[in-house]
Amino acid sequence: MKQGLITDRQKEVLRYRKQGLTQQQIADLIHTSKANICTIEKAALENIRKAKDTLEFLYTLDATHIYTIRGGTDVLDAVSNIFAEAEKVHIKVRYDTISLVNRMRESVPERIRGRFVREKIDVYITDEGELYFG
Amino acid sequence: MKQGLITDRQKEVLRYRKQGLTQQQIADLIHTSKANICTIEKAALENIRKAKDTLEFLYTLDATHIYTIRGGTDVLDAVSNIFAEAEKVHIKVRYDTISLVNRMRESVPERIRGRFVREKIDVYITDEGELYFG
DNA sequence: TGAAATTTAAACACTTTTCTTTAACATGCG
DNA sequence: CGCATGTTAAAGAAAAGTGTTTAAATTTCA
Repeated sequence: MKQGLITDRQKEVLRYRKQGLTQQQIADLIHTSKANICTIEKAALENIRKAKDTLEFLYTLDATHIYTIRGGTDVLDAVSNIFAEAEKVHIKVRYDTISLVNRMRESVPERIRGRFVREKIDVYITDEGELYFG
Repeated sequence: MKQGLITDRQKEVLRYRKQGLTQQQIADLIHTSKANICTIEKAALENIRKAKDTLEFLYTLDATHIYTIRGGTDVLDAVSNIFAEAEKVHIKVRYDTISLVNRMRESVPERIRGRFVREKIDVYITDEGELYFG
């Protein structure tokens, strides 16, 4: 109850991995199969991803405005629209076009292919001009 | 699977809460009891705590040295010992006594009472002189 | 003090996660 | 090729988490 997401077993594996041991070596050390080590390691990484995702969500709570980019939109158009949307409510976005495109690509890479948005993206806009994608 | 820790129900409650609604008001809105809203809200906050805890753990993975403070130790002695331990391995801790005490109190408040450490604290020391408590 | 707001506890059904085994598949390397 | 490394899939048992209700306790504050 008082712990984080990573189980003791997962911590054990991550520590050994950090030391450079192979999955087989760890399997021998803690008396189980290498397939099991693989599973545990992947579960650990998934938990870390979830933790990051969760804290990202906190930021979206601060958003006072939400704008949705439709699938199929050209990335540069999407960015223009975000600027326009923010301007409507007198918010100055803290990014220029280039860095905004970069942030989007980094934040939701699976939803952008080439120049186009594949799937809808919700843009959370805070009064401070900060942006989060979800 | 692709989501974070916070469930849709929990997000719903957190958003309404952020808007300033009472638990009773939310209960009426989504047709359930106020006790249930309380439970869901607390679960959400617990999940956020876990997420933070999880990412904190990542830092401990970078630690090359671990020093354990025993329960019953005077806080100032504990800090002296940490400095001494770091010095042994030629690491310069990035905090002075005062700020180190503050960090400890903030990081593991439940394990410090007044001037004394109630329960053992593991101190993770990185080569960069950064410290984490767990 | 009294009413509203919040918290806690216990119990239940349900879903998800975790760890595990076994067996097969993929990849890179000497 | 044979070998080491890592990944994937399926299946099962145990553990943990979620949303819910009902009822009681506690806190807050006008």
